[in-house]
Amino acid sequence: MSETYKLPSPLRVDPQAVPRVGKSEQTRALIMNAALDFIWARPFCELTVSTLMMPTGVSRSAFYQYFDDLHEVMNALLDMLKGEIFEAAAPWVSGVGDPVALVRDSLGGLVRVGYERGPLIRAVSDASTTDTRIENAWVQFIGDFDDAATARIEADQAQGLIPKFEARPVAIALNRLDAYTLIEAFGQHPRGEPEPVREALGRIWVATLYGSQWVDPPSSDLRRT
Amino acid sequence: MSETYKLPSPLRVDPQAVPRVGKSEQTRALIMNAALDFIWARPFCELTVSTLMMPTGVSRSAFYQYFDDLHEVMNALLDMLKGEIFEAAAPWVSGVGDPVALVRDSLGGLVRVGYERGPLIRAVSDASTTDTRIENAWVQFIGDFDDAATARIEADQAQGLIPKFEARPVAIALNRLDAYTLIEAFGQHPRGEPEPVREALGRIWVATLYGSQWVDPPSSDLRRT
DNA sequence: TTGACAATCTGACAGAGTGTCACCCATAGT
DNA sequence: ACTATGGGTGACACTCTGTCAGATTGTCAA
Repeated sequence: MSETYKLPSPLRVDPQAVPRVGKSEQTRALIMNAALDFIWARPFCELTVSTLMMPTGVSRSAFYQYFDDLHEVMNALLDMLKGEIFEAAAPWVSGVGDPVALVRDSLGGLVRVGYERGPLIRAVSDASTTDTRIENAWVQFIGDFDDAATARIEADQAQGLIPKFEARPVAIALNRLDAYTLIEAFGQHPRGEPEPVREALGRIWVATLYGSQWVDPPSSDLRRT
Repeated sequence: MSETYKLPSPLRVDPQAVPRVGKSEQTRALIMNAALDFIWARPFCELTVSTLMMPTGVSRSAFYQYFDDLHEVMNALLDMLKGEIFEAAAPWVSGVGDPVALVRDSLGGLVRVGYERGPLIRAVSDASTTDTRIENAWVQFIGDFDDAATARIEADQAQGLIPKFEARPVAIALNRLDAYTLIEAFGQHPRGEPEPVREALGRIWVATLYGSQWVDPPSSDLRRT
C-alpha cells in the first residue's frame, strides 16, 4: 500500500515562525528552504552559492551573512533531520517489550524517514566527504547511533536475548547497512520501493541479533542438517 | 595475528612495464602513482591538478594530455581495484562446497583488500559523489556485486540452503554493508583493526543467509522459547 | 647533415566559483 | 534633522580549471 509513504512536504522552515528577531531569521529560513528545494532535484555537488541565492531574490554576497559556506547550510539541515531520525529509531533504542517487534518498528520508521527525506540525507552524506566540519557532524550523528545500538545489544545480551559477541563492531556495521542502503534506494529520483527495503533490513537485523527463527513469523522450517 | 594483514605496497603501476609505446604510457603511470601516493595520505577532495603534478616534475597542463580531469584518474584506479576485489570475493560467488565456509572466505578476502586499499576505496567512493562518469562506474561496479550475490542467493535458495525471500534487496543491502563498513573502518588513517570487522560481517552474512545456528561454530544454544 | 614530422610539453589565458570589503540605504530613536 | 544600526550590494582578489598556440624534443628519410 503506497499511502503508508506519502510524498513529503520537504521539511520547511516557517518564515513566520520567528518574526520577533527581525528580518534576519526570515532570510536565513529563505536560504534553507531554497537549499531544500535544490537538493530535492539536483545533487549537492552541483549546488553553488549563486544558484542557491537566485530564487531567494537576495544577492549572492548576502549569503555570507548567514552561513560561512554551503557546507554549513547542510550542517543546519542535518540538525533538523536528527530529531526526526532519532524519533523514528526510538522504539528499539529505548522501548520495552518484544525486541523483535521493536526492531521492526524502528526499521519501519527509519525506512519511512529515509523515503521522505532521501535526497536530503544523500546530500548531507555527500557534503560530508568534502568538508571537515560537516564530516565531523555526520560522524558524530551516526556515532550516536552506534553508541545507542551497542548499548541495546549489550543490554539484550545481558538478558540472554542476544548471543554473546562483541557488540560494537556489529552495531557499527548494521548502522552503515541502514544508512547507505537508504541513501542508495531513496537518495535520488526515481526512488525505489520502500517495502522491499524494509523487509530486507528487517530480515538482516533480526537474523543477526535475535536469530533466524524469528525472521519469518509464519515460517516453514527450511533448515537442513 | 597481524601478519595476515601486511602493510600494503600501494598497488603501483610499473613504469617499465610498457616502454614499447613510448614515453606517453610512462608519464601516465607516473601520474597514477602520484595520485595513489596523495590519496594514501590525504582525502580526495583536497586533490588538485597542481598538487598532483608537482611531484611528477611535469607541468600542470601536461596532465590534460593523459586524463580529462581528476575524476578520470580515480576511474582508472578503480579499474585496477576491480580485479583484486572480485578475486577476493570469488569463493562464495562461484565456489563449491560448504557455503558458510565460502562466505567466510570471501569476507576474509574482502576485509584484507579493504584493509590494504582502504584509502583508495574511500577516494573512489568520495569521487563518485561529485562526477557523473565515475558515479556510473562505481554504481556499475557495486551493481555487478549485487548481481553476483543475488544469483548465488537464488541458487542456494533453489537447493534449500537459504530460506525463500526476495534475494535482490537483501543482496543489495549486504553489499552496502560490506562496502561502507570497510570504507568507514579502513578508509583513512589511523585504520581500525581488521579482525573485529571480519567477525562482524561474517556474523551478519551467515546469520542472514544460512541461519544463526551456523554463526558460532562451537555454539552454546542461546535460543529462548 | 639537414629538413620534416610527430610526439610531448609549456606558459599564458579565459572562465567559473569563492570569500571579503568598503560602501549604500532604510528605518527608528533621540 | 541627525545618526546609529541592521541589512544588503557591487566589485575585487584569489584559486582552480580546462584550452590553445607555440616551443622543444626525438626520429628518420633523403
